[in-house]
Amino acid sequence: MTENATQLHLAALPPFSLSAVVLSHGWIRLPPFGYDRDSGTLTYVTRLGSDTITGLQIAEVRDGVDVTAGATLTAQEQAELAAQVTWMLGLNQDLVPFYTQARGEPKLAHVIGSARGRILRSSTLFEDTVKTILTTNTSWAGTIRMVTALVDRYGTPQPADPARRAFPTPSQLSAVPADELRAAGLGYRAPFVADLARGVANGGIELAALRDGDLTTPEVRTQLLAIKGIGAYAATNLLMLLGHYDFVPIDSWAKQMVSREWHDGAPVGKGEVKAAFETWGKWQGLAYWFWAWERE
DNA sequence: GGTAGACCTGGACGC
DNA sequence: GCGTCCAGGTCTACC
Repeated sequence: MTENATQLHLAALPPFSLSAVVLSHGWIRLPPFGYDRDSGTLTYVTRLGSDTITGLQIAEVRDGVDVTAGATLTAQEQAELAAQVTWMLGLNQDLVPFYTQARGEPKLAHVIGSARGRILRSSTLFEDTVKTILTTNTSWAGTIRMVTALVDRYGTPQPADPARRAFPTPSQLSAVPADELRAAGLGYRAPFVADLARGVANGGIELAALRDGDLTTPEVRTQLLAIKGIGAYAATNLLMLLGHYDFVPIDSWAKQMVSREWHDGAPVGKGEVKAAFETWGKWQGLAYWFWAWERE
């Protein structure tokens, strides 16, 4: 980190564990995220509204996190960065009601002591939506390859370390023809990403309203499903990232786990997965996400 | 509302 | 090494 670095301290609602957020799902393996397990430091390359690109190092401290940005930031930029990191790590999320309900379930008792429950988010809903589209109908290795291609080809380099880049903006991706995205390895998903980028860039798709508005879960879900490339699974995955936990993201893995857990390995459908977690009400998404599955 | 087929890629498998 | 099959969600067309 350079001597021009900016440092922020951000408090988190307890209980909090940075490693629990970082390891909450596979997002940490997608650029521009990075994680040093030895030091427990989360890294990320972000873009501020002023078009400042800066690398971040985020470390856990006693009551939250310390954030070090590689660039010298104005007061306004520091406030924006604080809001970004608060969103990404869910620092202001109160999960005590979930923990209270989980206390009576042996398969979820582990979440309390380890402060699990927050789910790592990217700095923008656009980035998380693109990444979610790139998880569909492919392997996890395929998702990593596609996201890496987008960042490496179209992301803006970080001035202090040009090898690392921020995730491309809607404007940047909207300027890329779908055929080029297809050739970059996105396959048939290319037009979905291109349409999304164009829609967000020209204001036709208002992702900010889904994140910051006062919409109900069904209203947010309906708007997500209207985006090409977002189906039932992807919409529910995004609802989880948005803090709406009253749906379970049902994919092939979920069916496999529910089959093993409650149906002796017999094939199950969406109905069985849904029924398995309905009793968790507004927390069913988190209950599913952090359930201690019988893997084998 | 439900279903079938197409979309694209990588991995597993058989020859 | 090559060809074939399959898994992974979503879209569109059709019933």
